[in-house]
Amino acid sequence: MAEGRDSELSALWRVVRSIPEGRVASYGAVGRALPNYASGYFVGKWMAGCPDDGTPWWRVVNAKGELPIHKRDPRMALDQRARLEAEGVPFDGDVIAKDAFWDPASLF
DNA sequence: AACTTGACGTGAC
DNA sequence: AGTCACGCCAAGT
Repeated sequence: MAEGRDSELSALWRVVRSIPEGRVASYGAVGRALPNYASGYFVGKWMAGCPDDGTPWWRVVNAKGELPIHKRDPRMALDQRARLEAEGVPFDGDVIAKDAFWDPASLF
């Protein structure tokens, strides 16, 4: 009785929007926080279709603290980093400091 | 109409 | 250190 992929997607956006300002979460962490586990691999793919309705997609990064988006669109990665820095996300060199990571599983 | 492959990662072996 | 499978879905052939 799957409730439908769209419902899962809605849950995904909800989790993303729950990330506090100045914090970030990894694809895998977000996937695990969903009602039904979703591997980070698919979370990334779904993120590609992230709506521009205010969902802070830029707060989702990979477990290394890098911006995997750069593989698709390097320019977008720079924009993402600019947004993160503007929010006060601590960087450690070219990667996000692990202190900035937030585990969305805390929601449940 | 059916099958194959790709895709913004992760963690275990 | 490198390889592999996973909880999907859609476009292409």
